[in-house]
Amino acid sequence: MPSKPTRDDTRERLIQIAMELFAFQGYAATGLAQIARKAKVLPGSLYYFFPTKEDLLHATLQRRHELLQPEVLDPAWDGVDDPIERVFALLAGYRRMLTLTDFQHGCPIGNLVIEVGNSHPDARRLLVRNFDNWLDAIERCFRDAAPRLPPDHDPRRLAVFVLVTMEGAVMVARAYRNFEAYDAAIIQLRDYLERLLADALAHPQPDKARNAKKRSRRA
Amino acid sequence: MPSKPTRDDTRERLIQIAMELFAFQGYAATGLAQIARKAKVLPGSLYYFFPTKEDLLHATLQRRHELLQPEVLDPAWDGVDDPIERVFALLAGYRRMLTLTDFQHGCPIGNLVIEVGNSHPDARRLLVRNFDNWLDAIERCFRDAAPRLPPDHDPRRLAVFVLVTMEGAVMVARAYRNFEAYDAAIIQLRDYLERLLADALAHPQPDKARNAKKRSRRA
DNA sequence: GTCTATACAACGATAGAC
DNA sequence: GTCTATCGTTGTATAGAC
Repeated sequence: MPSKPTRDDTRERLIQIAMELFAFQGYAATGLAQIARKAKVLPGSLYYFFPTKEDLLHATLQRRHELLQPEVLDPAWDGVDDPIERVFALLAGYRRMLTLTDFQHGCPIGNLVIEVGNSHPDARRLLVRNFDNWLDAIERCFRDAAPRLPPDHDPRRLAVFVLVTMEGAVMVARAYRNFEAYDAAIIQLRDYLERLLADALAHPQPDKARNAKKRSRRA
Repeated sequence: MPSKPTRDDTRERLIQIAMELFAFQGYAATGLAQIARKAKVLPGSLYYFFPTKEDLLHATLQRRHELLQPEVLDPAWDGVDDPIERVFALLAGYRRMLTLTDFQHGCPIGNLVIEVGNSHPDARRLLVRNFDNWLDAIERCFRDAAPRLPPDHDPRRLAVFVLVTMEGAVMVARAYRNFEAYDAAIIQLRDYLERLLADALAHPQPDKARNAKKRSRRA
């Protein structure tokens, strides 16, 4: 009967608001007073949960990490089973985000890498963890599609290429405030992957996976 | 005999220092007092040349635009004539910049797109002009290499893809503070372009450019 | 846990003497 | 063109009552 304060608590609200404002305005440009006001918390109370602004930053990055699967990957991949199509479904998700925010939100992780990566070492490590998490998911896609790809293509390296393309495409799209660059990049990336798929189809590998025992096959 | 104040003047020093600090620390995190101190100018004098901080930002972006050719393209392309290799020579230039600054400088344009793109419309337009200038140079490379590429590949779209790859690769490299992601992205980009070159070589186009008059060739 | 009140520094910007 | 002095605001962070 005591306590049990509904859990939808002040702390949660602060993290939520901070995530939005850091993504929208940047870290330095967002004041703690503004966060407190929007969260309907008075500035003094903010320091009860987060002694420093950096503590709050860390909390938002931890939260971003937890939310990747349920709020980014799951919605993007709903109804999409093909692993290669999942890659492009995720890229379409970021395009949709740009539309919904009129190019005002970028990738929250990439934004902060640039803004605080130099000056906040702990935050940088958390940002890396977020990238790793993202890369793991895309690497799995390419691993699942491995039989359809040329054998010398490392799934991790392909995943990195997709991350790089996404981050670059989001940035350039925001600069121009239109989708020309974003769509151009995705067209080229798709063209590349389709060429890899076609190449693997034209030169099928002697699937060493199935009968790995009889590996002595010379001439 | 009067005036002629050596031209290596205060204003130049301010722009130079501001360019460095905006690139290194970001726009919001750089104070005018800090700029003045480093340039050995007193804060009051700064406002003689640049009434507002934003005016100084605009001046640095204008300067970046002017410096692309002499300070970025020319050094990267020294001794490199092949247009495709020029693309990779430029990407190697950004890699070198990351090495020299221990991953602390990114692309000055990309950084500012993210930091001030939303809130400073005039600066955003200048940033776009910088991107356009960069894209023009790379587009020319692909245009020069057009006979060696498949005919359905727009040079501008390829240039955009290179810009996107560069910006994303620089960002991700800075997050990890190593070159794994950067090199992975460049390997994939090179693989893609080599596949395009090989494809064009395998399927030579019936060069319609040379004899454009006899275009009625059915069955 | 939440509130009021406030300390203290740094910010962008200005006025005016020289 | 350069300097001194300073305004008003906002920033992060604290102290302490409730």
